[in-house]
Amino acid sequence: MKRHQTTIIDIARALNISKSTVSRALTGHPNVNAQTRKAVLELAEKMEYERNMLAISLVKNKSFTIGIIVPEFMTTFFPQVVIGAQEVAAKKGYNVIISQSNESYETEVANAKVMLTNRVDGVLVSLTKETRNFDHLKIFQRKGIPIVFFNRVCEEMEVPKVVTNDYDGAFNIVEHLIQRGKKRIAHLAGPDSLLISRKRLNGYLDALRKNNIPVIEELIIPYDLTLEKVKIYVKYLLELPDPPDALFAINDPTAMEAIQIIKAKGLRIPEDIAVAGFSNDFASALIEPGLTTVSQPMREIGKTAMQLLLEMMDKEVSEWKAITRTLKAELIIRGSS
Amino acid sequence: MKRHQTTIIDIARALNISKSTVSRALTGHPNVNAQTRKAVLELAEKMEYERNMLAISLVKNKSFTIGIIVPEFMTTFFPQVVIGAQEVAAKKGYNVIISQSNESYETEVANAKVMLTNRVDGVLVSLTKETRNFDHLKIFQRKGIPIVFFNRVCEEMEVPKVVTNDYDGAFNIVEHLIQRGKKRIAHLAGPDSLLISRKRLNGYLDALRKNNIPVIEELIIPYDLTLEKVKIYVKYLLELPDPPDALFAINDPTAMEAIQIIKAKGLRIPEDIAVAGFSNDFASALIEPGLTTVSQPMREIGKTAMQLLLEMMDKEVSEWKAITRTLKAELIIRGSS
DNA sequence: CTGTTAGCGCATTCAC
DNA sequence: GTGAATGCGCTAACAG
Repeated sequence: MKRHQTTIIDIARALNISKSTVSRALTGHPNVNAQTRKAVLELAEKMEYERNMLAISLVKNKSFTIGIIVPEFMTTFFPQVVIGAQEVAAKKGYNVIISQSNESYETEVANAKVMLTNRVDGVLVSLTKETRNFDHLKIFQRKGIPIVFFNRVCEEMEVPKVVTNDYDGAFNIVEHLIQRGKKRIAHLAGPDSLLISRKRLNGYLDALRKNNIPVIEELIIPYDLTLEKVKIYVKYLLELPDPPDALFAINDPTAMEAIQIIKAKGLRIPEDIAVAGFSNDFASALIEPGLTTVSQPMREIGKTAMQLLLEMMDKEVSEWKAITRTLKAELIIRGSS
Repeated sequence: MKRHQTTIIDIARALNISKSTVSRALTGHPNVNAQTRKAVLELAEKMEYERNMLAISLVKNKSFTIGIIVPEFMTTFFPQVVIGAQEVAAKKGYNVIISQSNESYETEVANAKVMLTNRVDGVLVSLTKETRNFDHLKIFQRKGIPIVFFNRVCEEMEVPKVVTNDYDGAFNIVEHLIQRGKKRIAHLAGPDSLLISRKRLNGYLDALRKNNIPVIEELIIPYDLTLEKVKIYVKYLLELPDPPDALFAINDPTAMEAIQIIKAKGLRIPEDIAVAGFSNDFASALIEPGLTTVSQPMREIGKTAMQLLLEMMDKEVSEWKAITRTLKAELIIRGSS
């Protein structure tokens, strides 16, 4: 059970010098005799000494760790964002501890607690679809731990946020469908709890209005992002007396699921019904027909969020600004429209 | 810069009792007066006290953290494995710190160092395609830190490993292609450095031999898993005087890339050339035609690996056994064959 | 350039 | 049941 661990004391004793000198040599402090330094470094190497970050963190009151809370890891989106974030963090010598809330509010709360007890120096979070209470996240603010939201942001907290231009993305893709001659455009929307759902819905609505296309309530279906349910909604839409000639889905997985169902029904895409998604998932280029979608700069989102976080950590709490960085969403037209 | 932090001392002072009593109350020690305990717990809640794991870890010489090193996060495979591992770890109160080596040996070494300095209680690792030297991982063994490999395992280290039955999977899928009447089956193989590459290659070879199909060297191409290069190899194969009538790719992304290229060439799948992959990526069911592949129990791999690791941590180093758990690979037949 | 001292927040002896 | 003392491994003043 007891683990071997070389400490500074060990090499201090072996070299018959003081611990502080060893410490200084190890941390690259200037005031150390070149020979002493060399001896220390060599012995440290030989003894496989590794600095104990736990101890360093304790005395420095800084863990060099950033927490990231994401709702899921199933789609390409969040893993990609995390990669971006990790890259930036690593460059600055920060570790990242990731936890996925699994779209559960309670798990999110638990994860936040873990981050707290682990004394992360900052957190990046993207909310659960269930989250409506934010006490567990406000604690970070209160404790002076910087927090940055990305993608699924919290409206009632005044902190930095990184989002894609959901409204524009939705607006453009719907207008594109209209230009393709589509008039009855359905929208499989996300849960109302998420701001991104509402933004995309608004983009959809405004595109219709601007082009004098009537908004038909029965063609707008908010759903909880549970892929299994897509079948129900798509069937409902297709069996309508006056079915839609296009479908704009809240995200790519939903759209791809819809494509499968539509194809199984024997309908042609895009002739009978066009389909559009959101995010430009890896698979959306592979599916047949290719999915028209809006690309989100996933890596970039992660990078930007982490950069904002790191910047906050260098500043006084009083200087923190609740800026929202909106990254561009780009229309990608493929065979499904 | 200085962060507010409620400590045991704070609540000890507020309640005018000793730190040890507070500590005992907080940790659920039996020898505490019920009222005192209640008072402590309430105040702790009110003051938003959170245990400082850094300090606890230091004194307990245990970080309650598991490190996971994966080569990449682009395909569905590793994120899924990580989810499984995380689930099991969380249930036992362990955190997980993830780092991706990005298929770079040097990054892997650096990541291992980070794990070491962060005093992880154990590590799960899946190797880089470049890794041929294992000193950075052997250190864990030497320091008595349990290590478990999964998927891309290290042959020369005697530690627990979790793998899929790559040989059987490859054998079965190739035999399936043969049953479909295919006789010139190409194999876009993985780098020779990876055991999985060799196992799958062997499965391929044995399936051919068992069915008296000649092994044609020019149809076997090992490559470095860089997707951009797939185009070169597939074109080469298709332009052969006697081109293959089937292609078995080392993994699904490669196979899907090949499908795109083959379709662009105007060839029919599977009539002109059948395609098969490995892993059952999310997208393989979506692509047209659906990709015939071998499913790996990704979540299960993560869970199993983490379980093995957790078990080791409860045992003396002398009791550690280098068992290899081989999970079943299941043939999934779709339209591409 | 080097050694000494103090203390980070906590669990854990050992006394009472 | 409670308190006082010790130390986990390390950095950061403070002296020389």
